[in-house]
Amino acid sequence: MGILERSHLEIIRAVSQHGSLTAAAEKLHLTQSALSHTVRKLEEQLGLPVWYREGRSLRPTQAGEYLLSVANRLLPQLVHTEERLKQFAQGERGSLRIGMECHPCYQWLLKIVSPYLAQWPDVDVDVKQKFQFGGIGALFGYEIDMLVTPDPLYKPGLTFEPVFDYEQVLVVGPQHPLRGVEYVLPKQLSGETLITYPVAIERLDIYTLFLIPAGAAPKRHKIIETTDIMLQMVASGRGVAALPRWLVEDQSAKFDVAPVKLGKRGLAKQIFLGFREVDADIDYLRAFVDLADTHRNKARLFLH
Amino acid sequence: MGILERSHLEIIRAVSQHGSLTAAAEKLHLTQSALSHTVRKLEEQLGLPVWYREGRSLRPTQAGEYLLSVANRLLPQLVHTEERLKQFAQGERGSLRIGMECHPCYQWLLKIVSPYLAQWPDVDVDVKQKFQFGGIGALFGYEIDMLVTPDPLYKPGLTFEPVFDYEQVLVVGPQHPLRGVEYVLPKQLSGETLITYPVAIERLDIYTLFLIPAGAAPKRHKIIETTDIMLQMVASGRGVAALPRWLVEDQSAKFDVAPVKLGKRGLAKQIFLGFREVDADIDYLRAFVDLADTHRNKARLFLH
DNA sequence: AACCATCAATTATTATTTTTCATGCAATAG
DNA sequence: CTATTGCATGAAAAATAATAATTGATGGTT
Repeated sequence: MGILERSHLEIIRAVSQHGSLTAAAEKLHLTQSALSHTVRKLEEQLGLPVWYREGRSLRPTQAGEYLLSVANRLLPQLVHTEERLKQFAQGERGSLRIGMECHPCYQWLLKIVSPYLAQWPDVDVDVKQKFQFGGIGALFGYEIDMLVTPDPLYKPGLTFEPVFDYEQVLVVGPQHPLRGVEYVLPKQLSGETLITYPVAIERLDIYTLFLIPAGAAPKRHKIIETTDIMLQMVASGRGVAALPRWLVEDQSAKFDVAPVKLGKRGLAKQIFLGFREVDADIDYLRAFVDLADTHRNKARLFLH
Repeated sequence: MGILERSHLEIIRAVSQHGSLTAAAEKLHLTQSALSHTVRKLEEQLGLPVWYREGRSLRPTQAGEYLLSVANRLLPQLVHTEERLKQFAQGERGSLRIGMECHPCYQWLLKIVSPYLAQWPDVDVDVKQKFQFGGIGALFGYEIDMLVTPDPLYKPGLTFEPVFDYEQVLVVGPQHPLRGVEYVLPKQLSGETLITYPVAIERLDIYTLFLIPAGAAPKRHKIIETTDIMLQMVASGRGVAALPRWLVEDQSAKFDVAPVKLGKRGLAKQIFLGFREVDADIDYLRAFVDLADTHRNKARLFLH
């Protein structure tokens, strides 16, 4: 019936990765001849070439590029299926692939993961950050099993549960004129350098919920990858940043920075844990959500 | 290396579909013996049973259920890949699988599809309605290539473009007391029977944007599948419905129904066309969006 | 209780597919 | 010009998969 076998996808991927049939053959533990045969047969059956033969090298045709994208999408899913079944057979529970869509949540996640690993010794936790389609796409595409995000999305097939409430605050350095004020208004940032993580402006709450509604903007916008460096920059007076209050207070021993409320009533935010509904009855997955929820309630006791 | 082959997924699916190895073998053009062999080998390699043998029948184990879900997800993608390549080889362009998330849009879609088919004779158009995960999940999962929906979703990996503006109105029959009034207020529906398509209340604009904000509700709620029957019911005084104005006006020759504005300012809605960003440069896909956009502008001329 | 039909598992055999080996040929580098 | 590298090919060998023919087990029917 079907033409495309797993091995074909495997070959297409290996050739693209190693550039030649010979090299790909080595990786696949086959001879070059065997590959050449299968490739010819595949192209014959498909009725079109997958590679242009240019001299002694191969360049993918349009069909080849397409097949490569299919291979890169499907093969990892097969591998993951096998891994999950292997773990199942060995009495282990499985693996939990967590995707992060929110930079500062990383610190929070660590606090959940360590008790979780203790409770579920047979579950591997794997934290990922880069996805082909962004967060929910990764969920739908089975690249991850759980998503940590500030933007929930109530759509059929996915469930989101709030697991963490926090206040987003402005972080300022020791000499900063705003240090110690009760709160800051959008226009007071128009002379400032704002430091953020490298994500689109639509995903930065300080823009969407604070500056843009008031028609304000900072003087400059600097991009920093990591929280530590960001705090260092702020501490040395190079700019201001927007981070969760708990994170700022956590780090205030290490860096000389202080939180300032954003607006008169502060900027309330929530973090959500999203997962596929079909997975809702996987016990070790459910347990992660529950554990996060427990922490949420604990945190609440401190709040008021 | 890998254990799971396409054929295994094919077998798992066929057995689940036909209930027995023998029946599955027939469908797969194999003998029962051949299947029994492969099945035993697969279970051996995985290290766990895929089916419980209960007397002479097979019942999937937990692992079997899981494999079945993987099969149902991956096999259609392989089939579609092959189809696309086949069409490619024959000089055809490909196929456009359109998912509909909005019942009354069907009529609109027909108006776009016929000129499209004329412009792109080598493209097959396939309209689907049922998805494993709902609309965007189907996009992410490559079940469809294009989604017609009233709820756009600006997420990395997906693009949504508005293609159709319309006004949602209440539809009433010939003897109805509301017929001819300038507009209707939410509370005026509290004695009515409301007829809707069979979708969740959260997806019905008349609830989310009209009744619920005002704390109102209809006396009864009836569910009808098709637009024609719905209009027939309304025309015979069995209830009222909420539909796009253009659709009501289109059908007013066929059914004795009239539109009534919802609220003082009317209920403005938009329909969006969503697709994967990675597909943005597929010409025949782009062309569909452009064509829909042309119709939008044409429609606008009539509006004011 | 005997009989029949259905189904999965075995076993031995046959058929098919895949891989290898031994080459040839073309392109490239030195 | 020669050595090298890489892909293609045909025939033989090896590995894999499918089949046919049975067996044993399980229900349902009379």
